[in-house]
Amino acid sequence: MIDPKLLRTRTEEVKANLARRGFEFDTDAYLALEEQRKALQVETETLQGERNSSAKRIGQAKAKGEDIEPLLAAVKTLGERLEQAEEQLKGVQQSLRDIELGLPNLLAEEVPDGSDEDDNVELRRWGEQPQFDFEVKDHVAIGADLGMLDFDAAAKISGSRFAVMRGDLARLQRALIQFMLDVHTREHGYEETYVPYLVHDTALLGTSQLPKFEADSFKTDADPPMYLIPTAEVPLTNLARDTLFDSSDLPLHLTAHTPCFRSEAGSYGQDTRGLIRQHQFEKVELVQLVGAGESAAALETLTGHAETVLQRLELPYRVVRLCAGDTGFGAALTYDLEVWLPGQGRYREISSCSNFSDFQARRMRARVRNADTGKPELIHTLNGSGVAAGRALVAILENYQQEDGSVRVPDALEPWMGGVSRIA
RNA sequence: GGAGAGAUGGCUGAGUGGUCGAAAGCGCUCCCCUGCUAAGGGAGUAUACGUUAAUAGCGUAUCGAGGGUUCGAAUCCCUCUCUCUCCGCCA
Repeated sequence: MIDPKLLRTRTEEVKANLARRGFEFDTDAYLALEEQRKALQVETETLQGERNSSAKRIGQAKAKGEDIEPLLAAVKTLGERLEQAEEQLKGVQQSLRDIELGLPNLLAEEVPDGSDEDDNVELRRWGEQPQFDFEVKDHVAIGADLGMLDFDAAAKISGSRFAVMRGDLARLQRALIQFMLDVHTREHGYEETYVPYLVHDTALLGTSQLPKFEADSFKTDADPPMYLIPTAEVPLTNLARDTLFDSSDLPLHLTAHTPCFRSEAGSYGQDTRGLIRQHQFEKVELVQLVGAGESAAALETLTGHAETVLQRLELPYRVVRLCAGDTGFGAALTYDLEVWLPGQGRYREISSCSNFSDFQARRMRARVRNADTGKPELIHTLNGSGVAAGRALVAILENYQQEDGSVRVPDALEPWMGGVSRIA
């Protein structure tokens, strides 16, 4: 959520900022509601005040043994009027909240203009794109030829957008996950965390997947409904929900490996081939909870942590700064890491690192006591993939493919591959 | 699944209808005392919203969540969520 005070006082600035995303903020409707709210709130609180003071008077009169009948008569109609005002106020507040929850985060200054991924700005490249003196295959063909990647089998069990992996390929994914967790915990100082994969709607509301993007997630019919997590960001970030941290508790650096479940509503026809866009995939997530002044720097280091993974795996990649139109709902600023995929001849997203500023913290009521003022203030939250295991697997298959159809295992994964240096 | 107990401020924990935003302790902040350390004395110390030039006043809300009774609810009633104890069941 955007700071309601900011929304109220600098409505036009907010509108202009959100317009950069292509989001149209109906300020007329908002301001009209806001005006109603103010009037109703003043009225309601005045009536409440009257009720409180007369109740107090009745109590005092009773204690002195005086006749309270006239006092009771005086407040007779008060309750009814109050009830009416409260009800109206509640309705208006609910409408306002619906509007506020539907507003995306304010973009950071450095977010470039643009409407889609073509307008993202490349910041840097790392690594050499491998040269092949044979015809390269994409990961689907490589995996199928190895007999280790089977989409037909998965379709039989669960339909499209699922995969079955076997043998050393399945092991390679596990090795990737272990490798990434170890890098982040041992070298980058993240705490390894195990979290639930099923969460309540309040958790998704906190990280802003709800209420706008319900269609993107898998919802169970449990009562109350449970949702399969679309990313470990949800349980990890929600650890801070309703928490008042001591300033010495922060920053918190958390990492977890989890499966991620996405219904991919509205992506029909996109990336239907292969592992790129699945209903279920594995990911190692990085989450940082920091003080308000530290999130900008934290985003740089967090992105660097994700980059380290690709560098160790010797996978060529580039870093792009997402443009206004491509930046996600809750993010103020996002860097994507895009890995080189020889099978597609282009860079594809493998990690997305975002600064959410206080947007999620406000929804979650995640606060820290300011060391100087002693006052609670909202924390800032950040997260990034460190990195998506399924897509890393794709990148390894395609970048490390050999002419004979085998795939060399990156040196960095050796400790977790049990002596297997080539998948054949 | 069955029976019972509980949920109060940063923390622990009193409080069964009116003067309770809430005792006390801990923690924290400031001051005093003390030649270090330890101890001691005093004062202060919730959040959000509204009003406002104001982080000054004043008002309103908040004692797990939602509803109800009442002139008045932390306190009584109902529903739900969570925690703990015991029993059963299953690993």
